[in-house]
This record gives sequence, structure tokens and C-alpha cells, in this order.
Amino acid sequence: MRISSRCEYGLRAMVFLAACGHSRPVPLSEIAAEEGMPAPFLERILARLRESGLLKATRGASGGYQLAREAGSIAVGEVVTALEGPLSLVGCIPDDAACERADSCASRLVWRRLDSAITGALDGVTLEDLTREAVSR
Amino acid sequence: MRISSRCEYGLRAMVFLAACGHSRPVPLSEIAAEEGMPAPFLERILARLRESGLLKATRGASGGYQLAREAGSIAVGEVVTALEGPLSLVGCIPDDAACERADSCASRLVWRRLDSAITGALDGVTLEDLTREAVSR
DNA sequence: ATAATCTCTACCGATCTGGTTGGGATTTGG
DNA sequence: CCAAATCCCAACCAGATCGGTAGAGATTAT
Repeated sequence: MRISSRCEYGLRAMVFLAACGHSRPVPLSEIAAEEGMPAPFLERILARLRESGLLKATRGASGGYQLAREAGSIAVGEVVTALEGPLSLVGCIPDDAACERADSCASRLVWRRLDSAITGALDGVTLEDLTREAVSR
Repeated sequence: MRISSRCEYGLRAMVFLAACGHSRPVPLSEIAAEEGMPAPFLERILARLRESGLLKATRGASGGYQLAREAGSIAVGEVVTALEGPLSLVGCIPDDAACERADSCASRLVWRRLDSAITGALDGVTLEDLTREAVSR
């Protein structure tokens, strides 16, 4: 199991923007250069984040990207979900109607447990948490 | 994020074998039929599990597959790792030398947290746990 | 007006996924 | 000893995804 580059880049960009504060829009080129990511690829990643309402973009000269909400109100899980799609591990979670065996399926117990472990790990942390923890080291 | 069919089938097959007990080798065709999986695909899955030492196969008539160890000593995490490869989320976990930014990287905190959440959820449960829980419902 | 910037579409090679096909090797049971 | 059951293995396939590139367009500050 591996986190995609898309997801990794996306989160790093979001954290970068969170650290920049709300003062000004940050151009794509700056994020890409500072974080060492291929700009055209990052562009499409930020597009997804914008479509998901996590990012706000201003066009034209001295435009760029900003967080759409406060860093403290954006959970990491939202970023991951926006980039990776809904993180349903198997078809039958949470929709147990998807499998006729759902009632007797022992494996399903593991996927449920895993699902809540992942959700807990990602939804319990905000971008603000990350910038604060990172600074304090 | 999604569990692959390979992984899902593999775990279900292992649980099935755990429920069968150690009495006799169970032929592939039986597992496939009982669990509703495509037999040739399942075959390659079981091959991986055998190569990883989790499964024992006996050839010839009245042959089949058995767990290589007791169900109580096989963690679900082992099964998943055997099928899915080592589950390192990003290159820098646990090998922080893989990224020069590792020290200052805030995102890395999330991946570490996620990593231990996943490991905890998968390594803390054995096949025996699953069969027992499933039976008791 | 022009330069900076976001927006969008199309393409690309590589890899993974979920299979199928078919032929072999091995061992049991008759 | 032979036939059937069973595991073993390699090759192939279509489709999706990934990571990335290329290039043309729209919009806005200066």
C-alpha cells in the first residue's frame, strides 16, 4: 500500500499554503519551486483541490492560490479524500448491501477496523496542527 | 484508497482455510466455488501466499491447500503484506534518509501516524480472531 | 498592452489490476 | 499401472491509473 505522489504533493502544497498564511495568493510556480515538484503536475492537483472547495484561486498577475478556509478547519482527511477519491476500502464498507455475504463475512471485520483506524488518523489532524508541530521542532 | 480484489480474495481464502481446520488439504476448486471467486485468479493469489510461507500445498489427487501455521499465529497484516507488498506509505517511512526534507516535513507526521494506525489495525488481529468473532454472531 | 497567472484539453509511456488460456508436473485412488 | 485430480507455471490480454509533458487559451494587475 502506497500513498500516491499526487496525494503526497497535494498535502505538502496545502501545508505550504497553510504556513504562508492568508496574506496573499501564492503562485503555483512558487509552491512548485519551493517544494521541488513538477509544476504542470502540481497544477492539476491544485485544480482538484479547488474543485473540492479546499482551495481558492485568483487569476491574473499577482494571483495565485490560497486556502479556502482556515487551516484549523481543514482536516488532512479532506485533502486526501479530495485527491484520492472516497476512501472506501471495499465495496461493502460502509454499504453492506453490496455483498450478500456481508453478514457472515469475517474479513469484513478487519476492513471495518482498518477503515476506522485510517479515518481516525486522517480526520483527527488539521493543517494547522501540522504546521504547528513542524515549527516546534 | 481501495483494497485490491487480490488482497480481499486472499484474506477470505485464508479465513476459509482457518475455518476448515487442519484436518485435510482443501482443493482450490472448493475454495473458489464456496467463496465465489474466479479459480485461475485465486490460484495465483494462493501461489503468493505459499511463496510467503503462509500456505502449504499438497499436489496430486486429494491434495490442496492448508495453513502453514496455526491460525492463531497468523496476523492479518502478514497476509496483506504477502499480497500487497511491504506497506510503506511513502518512500521516507521508515527510511527518512530517502528525503532530504524529512526533518522539516510536516506531512511526514501524518504518514507516520497513518502508518502506525494501519499496522496496528492489521497486525493486532489473527485469522483465529476472525473465525471466532464471525462464528459468535 | 503586456506580462503574469490560472484553466483546460490532449497526449504519452510505464505500471498495475483483474483476469484468461493452456500446457505441464505430481500424486492419489482404482 | 493408469487415469483423474490437483497443484504449478508462463504467457497473454484489455482496461485503468500514475506520473508527467505540451500547448493553447482566458483573465487580470500593472
